Amino acid sequence: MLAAREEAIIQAVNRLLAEKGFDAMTVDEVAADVGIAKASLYKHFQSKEELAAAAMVRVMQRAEEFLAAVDAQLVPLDKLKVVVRWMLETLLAGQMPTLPSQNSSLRAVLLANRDYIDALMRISDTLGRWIESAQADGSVNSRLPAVAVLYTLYARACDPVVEFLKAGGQHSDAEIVELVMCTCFEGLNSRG
Amino acid sequence: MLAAREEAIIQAVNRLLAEKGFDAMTVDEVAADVGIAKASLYKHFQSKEELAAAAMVRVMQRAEEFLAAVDAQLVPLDKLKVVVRWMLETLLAGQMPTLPSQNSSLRAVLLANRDYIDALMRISDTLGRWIESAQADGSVNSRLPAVAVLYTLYARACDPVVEFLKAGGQHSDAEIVELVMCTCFEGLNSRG
DNA sequence: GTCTATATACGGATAGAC
DNA sequence: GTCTATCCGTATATAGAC
Repeated sequence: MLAAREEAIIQAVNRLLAEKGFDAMTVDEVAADVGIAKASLYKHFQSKEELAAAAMVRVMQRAEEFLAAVDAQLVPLDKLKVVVRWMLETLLAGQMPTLPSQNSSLRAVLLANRDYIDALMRISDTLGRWIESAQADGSVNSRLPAVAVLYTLYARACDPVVEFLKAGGQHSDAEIVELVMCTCFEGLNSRG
Repeated sequence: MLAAREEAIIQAVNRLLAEKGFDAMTVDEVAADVGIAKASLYKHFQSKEELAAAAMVRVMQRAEEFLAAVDAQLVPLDKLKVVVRWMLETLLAGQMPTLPSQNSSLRAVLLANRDYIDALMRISDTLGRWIESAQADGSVNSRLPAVAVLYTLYARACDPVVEFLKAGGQHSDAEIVELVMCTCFEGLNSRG
């Protein structure tokens, strides 16, 4: 079954991207992980970049599903918090693929991928509406440009603080999530 | 002059690390940037990893100099803010070297580098004292473990929000610094 | 210490049989 | 579509002359 095989490939790529990132991930590893020959991989995907792009599209799909399932009754701020918590938990579970931050061959492929770009824009639209609503109702600082808030939320998906705290071994995963949630929304300063 | 030559090498490495990161930086580029043959580089440094380590040691030295020059009259919170502002400005200036977040050959070399580790520990000690003082005087949230605060500050040195906002082109460097300072210390939530 | 030239390894991608 | 075997570019590192 072709679809099942490609699903297995994408899962392997997702896991390896989360574990070591795009540069360190090799196509040989992916093939070994799936249990097929490297040449067979190239019958399904044209390049390493498209392999990674497929995994990113899948993540975007999951993100959209998650957004759609967020309780509509929540106030906007709580919707945003639910999303960030999900990103942190995914990161802690070793299932959040990480891309090279700087420009690379992968960037060009992703920007050319309609599915990826469309999903990213729909997600950004949804989050953007929630952010503006939260600013309108006074729960999110309205002196921050909405786009700055959006990027700050997105950045939690690759926050190095998570792995540092996890490496320290002093905190459970749940505690790490709450600590990062706190620094993100409450900030480092004391309140009141 | 040997020292001057090595200084030029370290500066080139620092610039390239900041621009494209460790993986994408090639030794050929470093040699070309310095204007010497690649083989000559290897007379000064044993490997690409040691090349990067030397640049990181240099950055740590600069950080220590900066810490030592911070106005002792400032309250602890303001000392921390001055440091974060310096990190963000260095990042925006394209002079903050970025390392691979995951484990790599570079990590082993850095951990084995006494100068690097010692400087990192001295810096962490100083910042740790400021953090605890700031928590004691009520200016930093004392429900956060000091180490979580420390990591959150360190993470500003590679915050992707900075490059996203810069790529957006809607904000000056000074505005970007203030926006990230705000999200870091004030958080996304409204105050009061 | 600097150079040119080269050794060596690795990894992305392909050829061609089945 | 899957395999084995191979190509080939790139990048780290080194040899050896000067």
